[in-house]
Amino acid sequence: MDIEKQIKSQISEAFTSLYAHTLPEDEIKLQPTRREFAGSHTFVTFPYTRITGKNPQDSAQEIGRYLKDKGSIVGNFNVVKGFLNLEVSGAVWLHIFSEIAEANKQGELPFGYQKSNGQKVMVEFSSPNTNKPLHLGHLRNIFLGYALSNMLEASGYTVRKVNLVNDRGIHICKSMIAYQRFGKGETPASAGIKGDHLAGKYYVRFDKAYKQEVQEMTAQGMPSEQARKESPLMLAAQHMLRQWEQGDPEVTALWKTMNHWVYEGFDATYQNIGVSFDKIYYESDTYLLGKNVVEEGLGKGVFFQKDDGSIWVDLTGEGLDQKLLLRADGTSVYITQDLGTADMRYQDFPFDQSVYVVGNEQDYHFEVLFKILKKLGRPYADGIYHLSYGMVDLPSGRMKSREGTVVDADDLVAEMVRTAQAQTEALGKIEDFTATQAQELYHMLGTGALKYFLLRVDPRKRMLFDPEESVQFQGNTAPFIQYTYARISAILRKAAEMGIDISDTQSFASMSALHPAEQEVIRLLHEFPQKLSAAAREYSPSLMAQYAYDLAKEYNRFYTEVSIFNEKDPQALAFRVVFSAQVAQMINQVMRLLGIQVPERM
RNA sequence: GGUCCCGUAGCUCAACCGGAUAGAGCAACUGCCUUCUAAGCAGUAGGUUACAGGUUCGAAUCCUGUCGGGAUCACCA
Repeated sequence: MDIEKQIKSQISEAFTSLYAHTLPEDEIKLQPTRREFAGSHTFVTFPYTRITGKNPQDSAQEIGRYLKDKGSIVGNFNVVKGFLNLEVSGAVWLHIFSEIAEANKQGELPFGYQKSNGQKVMVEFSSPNTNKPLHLGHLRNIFLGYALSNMLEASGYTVRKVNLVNDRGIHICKSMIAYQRFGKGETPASAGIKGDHLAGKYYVRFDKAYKQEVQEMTAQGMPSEQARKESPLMLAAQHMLRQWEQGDPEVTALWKTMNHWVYEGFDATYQNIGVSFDKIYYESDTYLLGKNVVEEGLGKGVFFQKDDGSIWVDLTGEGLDQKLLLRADGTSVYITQDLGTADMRYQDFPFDQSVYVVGNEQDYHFEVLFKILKKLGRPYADGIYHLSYGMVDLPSGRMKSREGTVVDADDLVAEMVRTAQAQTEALGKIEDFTATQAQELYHMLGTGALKYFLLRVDPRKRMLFDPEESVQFQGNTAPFIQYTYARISAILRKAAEMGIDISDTQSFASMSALHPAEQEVIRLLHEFPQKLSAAAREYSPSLMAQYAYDLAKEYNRFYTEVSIFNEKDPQALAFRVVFSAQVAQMINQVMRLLGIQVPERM
């Protein structure tokens, strides 16, 4: 039963009956009633005064009366100015609740999840370079992509999570060169460093040595621009890139070895933060793709060739510029590759939608890419979406890898887990836990807090990462939501001891009164399907995060106001237990969509 | 300079594509632990929604302009 729909249908009826006017249901808008007024749904009458021929208040009165007298949903109503606040009767809320509980019990899918809609969606996220470890910016990317994938899956899509690893190019050669020069055969095992960090170490090493070279050369009178180009180290890196492209055995071997280290490091990080991919693409396999697409476009007259032989696309008609697609020497640029990769993905997994989770500094690039694909008449072009997320700033400003102001992902996670441990130990509630159990909990809380912190902000917006604040476990945070779950778990444990049957979800029909906070929570539960579909449609995990918080907050209100086990009426007692169990289940589901686990005790 | 994004409480973020007295959390202050977990709850204080116009019953939201911040406009990825 969908309350909104029913109310709308009755409002429509009211218009027909009272004003002889046809008002289609889908034109009617309801909004949640503000907390300070009684009611749950509000209908705004201002726009309809012309139809009703009365002022907003009187119209609201009339419609409200009609709904109360003629319908079965609205138990009461009140009018404030032109706002008609509708109070849905307690019996209806109970009925709704039973339906939700039944759905959770019987359905193969949890309440609010959609059956397969037969559509496929590919989500690309993470997409790291193999010359340095993952950092905070990647984490926002990864958590967004992972949560989004879960949400789409719950909405009925078949999802394929992919990761396109940038494993070749000049930046990789830089760490390789530095390793050759200064590495002395070091390995992750011998150095006791994760492979990705080891590669990163040599990337930094290169940059340091390179800067020194440039400085020395400029000191001898060479202009700095020339020095940067002619530095032996830079020349060596460029030379190595050519060797790599020609398949030089020695270079290839080193490249494989170092990349392997890096993958091991990445895998450890992915596992530690609880994310996974269905398929990993490597740029070394795809970087040559796209040239045939360029040929094709040239043949179709969509692209054009300049005198020097380079190939371009003219997007001035679309309000953009001309864009280079292939250099005069026939080599690719970034977008060439992406054109080819787009085709390849589609062949690999014929999707209805494809989402690229990529930072907003690449807005222009994706705008160009999508316009070109459209011009080429690719059938999938309309289904592609760039989930453009904002940068993560630090209190000190933007993260700059060259200035060493990046926040390393592994360090950050470790720090969060440590803080969780300190806080938990200070509270002293889990002294009977084994060391393993405790460690699991710290990890759950630490990573949960971090994920939630990064996910609760609108993805499109630039956000600030304040280490002090991210480490907070009070208020609008994952630990608060996890805590609510743990609280309910305690209730359920006790209820089980008392032999209360949670599976009976039907026998509450005759219950008289619902606590207002209970009603509020049921309303939230009832809204879940809409929230989920909206969040998936708008590619916005932050909506889901907000929902989880609202639910936990509202339940906590109920929790402090109502003492469950003081209830004398066995039916009412059972109801509160079942009610709590449903809330716990919903919290668990929503958090799982966000990629966050939830503890039984904390 | 062109294009795009952003500007909301001291700080971090909301506000359901135009609705009521702009809401949460943090920080500050006040209460509440012998009861199912106080990582909680209730309350006080904090706002000219950058600024100026416009559109209308009604604007943080839409339009115009100004100011401020950011991204991008590479034959880098």
